[in-house]
Amino acid sequence: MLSADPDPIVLPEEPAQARRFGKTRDAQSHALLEDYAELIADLLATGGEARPTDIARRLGVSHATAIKAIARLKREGLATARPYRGVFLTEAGETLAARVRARHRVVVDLLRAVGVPAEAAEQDAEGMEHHVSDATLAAFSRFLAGR
Amino acid sequence: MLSADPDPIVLPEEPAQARRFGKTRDAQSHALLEDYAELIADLLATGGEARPTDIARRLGVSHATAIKAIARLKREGLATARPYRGVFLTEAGETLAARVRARHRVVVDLLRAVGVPAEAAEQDAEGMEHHVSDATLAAFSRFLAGR
DNA sequence: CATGAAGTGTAGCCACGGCTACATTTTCAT
DNA sequence: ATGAAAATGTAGCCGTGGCTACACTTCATG
Ligand SMILES: [Mn+2]
Ligand SMILES: [Mn+2]
Ligand SMILES: [Mn+2]
Ligand SMILES: [Mn+2]
Repeated sequence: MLSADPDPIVLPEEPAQARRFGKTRDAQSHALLEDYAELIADLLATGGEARPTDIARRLGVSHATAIKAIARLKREGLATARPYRGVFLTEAGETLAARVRARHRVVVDLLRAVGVPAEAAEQDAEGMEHHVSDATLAAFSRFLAGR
Repeated sequence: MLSADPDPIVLPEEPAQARRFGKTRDAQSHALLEDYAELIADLLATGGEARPTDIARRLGVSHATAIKAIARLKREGLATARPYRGVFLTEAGETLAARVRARHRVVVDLLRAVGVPAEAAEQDAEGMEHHVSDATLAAFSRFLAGR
């Protein structure tokens, strides 16, 4: 009888593996900014304003944490904010937010399409999205289009 | 004629959204340990030993960085290591590594199955895997089984 | 079996992203 | 108009995960 030998462990080539881990760290380093940009855009679109306290509440962090992240957004040229006057996105910030929002939706849709329950899809997409490359996003879109 | 109104932005309920972001942060906080555990297990399985320098080279970080992460693995009861003698996994570490390796494989397979090119699948899986919940993993397995 | 190379460990630096505590400003109701 | 509540900002703490520089072991090779 045939028995499938289970899990033949094959290590990737060292440089390839190092490159992958490095790119993963790189992607992760942008994750927070992406989520802030997406959320700020959503708040501006639905309520006309994005206030630090609202941002903080929706992210589940203290307002002090949110304000420091907003400072980083400003430093990176993604947002503008004057004291006590709310947060706005620059052109670059808007562009990023639009891209991030579109990707977020595709990831959720893909998960749903392969049978992931709704809440799990929403939950897991929030973390997975930041590691979805353009190539993968394109494949997701093709898959969703051709069902 | 019918024109699809594009992107009606609907914000999630505030508590739900905060819960999701919180869980995402939680998942992220385990990502590094998972990758170390998986890699150490692979090195032990293929070469019989897992030395800090090899681990560092494969992760693309300095050996000092690897050694500090190994210290954290020890602190969390996942690994053991005596000075100059290499790294080993505890029972808990082995268990984690096995789970992580299995999940990694399923994620890559799922990506391939929906049309993601090989290298993009390998690359993106490295980051996405840490945000794949049990429910999503089960859905992935079902999808792969029933093609 | 000595010695130099490789590996390992330690110290100290930095940025990020959490937090609490407190100060200040704005907003809102009376 | 004013005083309290809410929002905002600032300061300072911590753990993580990067790094370089330097010290110390171990190991391999001549
Ligand atoms: Mn996200
Ligand atoms: Mn998102
Ligand atoms: Mn990984
Ligand atoms: Mn992995």
